[in-house]
This record gives sequence, structure tokens and C-alpha cells, in this order.
Amino acid sequence: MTTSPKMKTSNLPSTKSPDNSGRKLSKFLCFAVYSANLAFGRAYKPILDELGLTYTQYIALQALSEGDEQTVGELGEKMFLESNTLTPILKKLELAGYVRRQRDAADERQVRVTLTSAGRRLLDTDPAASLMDATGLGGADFAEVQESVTRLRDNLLRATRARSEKS
Amino acid sequence: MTTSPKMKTSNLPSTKSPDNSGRKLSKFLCFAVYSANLAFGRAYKPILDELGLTYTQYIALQALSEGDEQTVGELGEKMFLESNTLTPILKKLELAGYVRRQRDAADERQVRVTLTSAGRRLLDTDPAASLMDATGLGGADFAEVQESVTRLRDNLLRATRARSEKS
DNA sequence: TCCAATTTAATCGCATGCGATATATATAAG
DNA sequence: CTTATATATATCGCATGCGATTAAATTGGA
Repeated sequence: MTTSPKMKTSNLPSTKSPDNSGRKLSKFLCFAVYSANLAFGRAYKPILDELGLTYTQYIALQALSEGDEQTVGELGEKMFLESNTLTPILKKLELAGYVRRQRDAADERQVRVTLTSAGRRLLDTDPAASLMDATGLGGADFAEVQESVTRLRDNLLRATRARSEKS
Repeated sequence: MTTSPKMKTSNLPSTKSPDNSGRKLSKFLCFAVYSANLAFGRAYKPILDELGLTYTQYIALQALSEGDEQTVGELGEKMFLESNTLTPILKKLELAGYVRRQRDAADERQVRVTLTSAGRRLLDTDPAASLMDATGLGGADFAEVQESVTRLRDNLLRATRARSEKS
């Protein structure tokens, strides 16, 4: 969260300032991302409801389609989540029949997760295809926004990691 | 969520296809936004922990700084949330002393919410100032990404709204 | 070999989001 | 005036995220 550097100086005092116009929510990049994420979830909802999936479950299936026999940890690296969040989600996907979970025989600590044929079939229908239009972005803009947001994410994670290592 | 149209055709069969390279998570705009939102939350966490605030509570305070005596509904329009989510958050902020909540005398259905002087003081310290660097974006890029993501959000919400009205 | 440190998942508690519903107030119809 | 409808907020249940802890398996060192 940040105000632009320019506004910052003109915005400092405010012990009594009734003028907070420089602090509008719309100026915050973090809020843009926060609310865009809510908007994506709402756009997906009607489609995923029909499939009995949640947004996160759907993303997990996509991540699982990248490779068979992934461990929970590997999946977590892709999704930026850990087992505390993933385990309950994967159990639900298993119960729904989209995923198979089993301990690795060579290392019983790990759990290997793989899409079932039902899971693969579901993704092959490309349920979210209709949402392309909803973004209002042409192919070029789409790729551009996708790339800037990804870079932003990686910058934030790198900075956060650096901070926590310093302490 | 979408694969690029080009890849889609080359990706259809997969009854046995081990090649799902066209379906990589990194190709999904929704995942970029999803994970960037997680990254923002993690970047804010150490700062907000010191203040005893959560990320959403912090955003709510920012929204409240835009005007005094906002109703829950008005705040919800800014944050894209409704009373089911906001009420518990506002009660916590009230308990923490950053916010005042009181029924509107003229219309007892509404609740007016206003920052206390403690709440205003907290925002005046600009706790998230240090995160500007973490974005890795210069002022120009910052504004540009902010604007594209906001437009994306508004497109999605408009499309979602249109769909739900048609049904 | 034996045992302490490490690694991987899973569990638990708390704070959102959100659909569905409940409650209280205000407004409109008759 | 009385009642039906509409509106604003709050409550409840479920599904994430996430810090803290636990449990089980593996690894490394004495």
C-alpha cells in the first residue's frame, strides 16, 4: 500500500486535516489487486457452482494438470500455499473424485497427488472459457497485465522473504 | 481463466496426453491476481501485526478515511463487500478504538461509522510507506499497473452483474 | 547403531468472504 | 391506522489463508 511519492509529502500533517483526498482507496495498488481478486472469484462463481467447485479448488486442479504425482509441497510452491491450506482442499477434491492422494512408498512423509481421469476430463471442457470476454482485455493487453501483475507478485515475495531473513 | 486461444486447440485430447504445457498456471490472469493478492497480504503482515491490525481491517480504515459518518452500505460499495463481512470487522475496529459505530438517529436501520482520532492518527503515520520499494515499480509503472488492474476489476464486475441480471 | 535434528503433512484456532436467513426499521397500500 | 413490502444491518454456516503446533518419517552425526 502506498500513496504516490508525490502525494506523500503533501499529505503528511493532517492532525486535523479534513482533506484526505490524497488517501483515496483507488490510489492503492494493493486495493486494486484485492478487489480484482474478489471480482474474479465472483465471475467464476456461477460457472464453478455448476461443477460443485470452489475458486481455489479450481486453481488447484489447474496446478495439478501441470504434472502427475506432485507432492503437496510441490503443489504448494506453484500455488504459494502450504499444507495447512492445501490438505483440506485436496481431501475435498479427492472426495469429489477429481484427485487421487497417496503416500509416497519411498518416502512416507510425502503425499503424491494426481488428477483422476474425471479431473482431467473436467479441465478439458475448459469451463472458464467464457470469462475471456469478461476481462474486457484483448489478447495483447491480457498478456501485458498478466505479466506486470506476476512481476509485481514476485517482487513483493522477494522483498518479504528478504525482510524475514534479515530478522 | 483461459488458455490462449491458440494453445487451446493443440491441447484438447489429453485422454492420455502427458503434455499439458499449454495449461500452465502462469498463463492464467486470475491466478496472477490471486497470488499477487496473497503476496500483498504477506508483505503487509509484519507491519500490520505490530499495530494489531489485519489486512482487511487496514483497508477498511483507509476507506473510512475518505469520509466521516459513512454507512455500512456506503463503505461496502467502496470496498466491494457487504454487511455480512463488514459488520464483524467494524466491531473489531470499534473494540480496538479506531472506529466509532452508531445508529443513525434519522434512520435507525443504518449504522454510521467514523474514524476516531486514534484511527486517524494511525493512518497519519503511513505505516505501509516502506512497501513502495517492495513493489519494485517506479512511480510511472506503479500508476499504470494500478490502472489496468482497476479496469480489469470493473470489467469483471460489470460482466458478472450483466450475467446475473439476464437470468 | 542410536538418537537428535530435519523434513513433510496434518491439525487447530482465528479472521475473512459470502450465500442464506433473521431482525429491526421505514415506507407504502388499503 | 393497520398491515404488507422494502431496506439496512446482523447472524450463521461453510470454505479458504495462515500462524502455531503436532505427528510421522527420514537423515545425519556421535
